Amino acid sequence: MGYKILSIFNRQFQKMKAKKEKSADAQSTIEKIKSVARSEFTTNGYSGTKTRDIAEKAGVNLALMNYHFRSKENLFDLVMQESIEKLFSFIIPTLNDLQTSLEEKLSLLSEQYISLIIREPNLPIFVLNEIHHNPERFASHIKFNTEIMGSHYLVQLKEADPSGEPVQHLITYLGILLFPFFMRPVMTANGQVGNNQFLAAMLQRQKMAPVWMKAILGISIPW
Amino acid sequence: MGYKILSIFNRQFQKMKAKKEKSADAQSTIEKIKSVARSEFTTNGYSGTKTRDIAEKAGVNLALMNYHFRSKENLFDLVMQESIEKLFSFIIPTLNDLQTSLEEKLSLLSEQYISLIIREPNLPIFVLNEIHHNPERFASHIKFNTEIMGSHYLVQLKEADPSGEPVQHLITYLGILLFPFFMRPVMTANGQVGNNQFLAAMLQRQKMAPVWMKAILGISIPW
DNA sequence: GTCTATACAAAGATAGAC
DNA sequence: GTCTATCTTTGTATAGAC
Repeated sequence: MGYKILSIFNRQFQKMKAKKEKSADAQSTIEKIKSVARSEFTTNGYSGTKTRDIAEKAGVNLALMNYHFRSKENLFDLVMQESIEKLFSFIIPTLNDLQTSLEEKLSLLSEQYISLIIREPNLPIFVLNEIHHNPERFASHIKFNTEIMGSHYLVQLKEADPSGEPVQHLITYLGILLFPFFMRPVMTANGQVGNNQFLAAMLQRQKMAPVWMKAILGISIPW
Repeated sequence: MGYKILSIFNRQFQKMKAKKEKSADAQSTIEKIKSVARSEFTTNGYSGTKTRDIAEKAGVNLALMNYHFRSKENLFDLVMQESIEKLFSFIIPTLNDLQTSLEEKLSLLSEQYISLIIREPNLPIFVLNEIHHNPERFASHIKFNTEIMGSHYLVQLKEADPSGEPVQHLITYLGILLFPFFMRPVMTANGQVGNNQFLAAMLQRQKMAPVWMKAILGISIPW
């Protein structure tokens, strides 16, 4: 009998607690899961990550993850979504800034990109995996057509090299900035190139990339 | 009783068959599995591929696969190993040919690489996954130190741009050639860029890449 | 609305007969 | 070497407490 009363008390308490901390608690639980998930996914890859591990390390019940996120794949996509956002969308303002010259844009892109990826080295490869894993979702998220294909940057590339194809130059420059990070494991794995050495090279590249790109564009027009 | 006799007969028959076709059978079975596995893995990815599907399509028993290859992961690695070989080792003779000039090497690399990847579009992304998944295995396989870092190509890059870092140029050129294929799903997913359009762009790139690279190197020395 | 315990199904790995 | 049967792991779904 006392049990029932306790139960009612408890329920009242829970309600109060819920009302007060509802969003905060839910937030922290979900965020905790997402945080652990990101770490696990980026360390072990999709198939190398076990939902039970995520649940355990996040200190939540396994089924709770399936309550909040519908499936492992869904959780993965959600987490990677933010990485994609980081890797691509953050440059869009730079691309469309009408105030800066092409030369300034090249420098800005180099600085922003390489700094970002030095901070988060796993970003490129995992975004690539996600692109490969779910191209449609990726395409629907980033407005490649309008925000990039129609960017001020592209117009400026066309101006700089009217006989060339601006999209080619766009891809080339992204390759110059991003590709070394794809090759990083190849170079560092055998101990030939150390981590510090690699980072130093990337900082050097950060300075050289705009110069190289201008050389490519400069085939037609001198700077 | 008759069962036992049949069984003995059967065993004798199996032995004869085994003696006659042993190696040929084993070979063809293993190769068949690897062939199907490659197709499945490159189409559906690692986690999207089921061992039961591979076994079924190869016409072999599921457990037999685990007898020949120790695990799904092991099979994947074995298959991808050959792709890695294709993607990296095949350029090593070109890099170390003492007869060709740097300019010729740039053209050869562009032709060979882009042709190869047009034939096998999934190669770069899957090799990249494998690199990321198992860097040590990759590193032990390809002699990055001697065959690439010590290649004639690198010496020639240093000659062309003495003030620059030849390894940087090596990476840059690989990026120019390979990176577009990483971005392919991004560009084709939303229908903005068609497959034929992409291929046309890659053929254009095949011609332009050496020119661009010479522009980069030409900052110091005119051609 | 949030969480726990539990059941279930799919898929990878293994033991042992032949 | 090959196959059958079985075990284990792991992702997913459900019932029900609070």
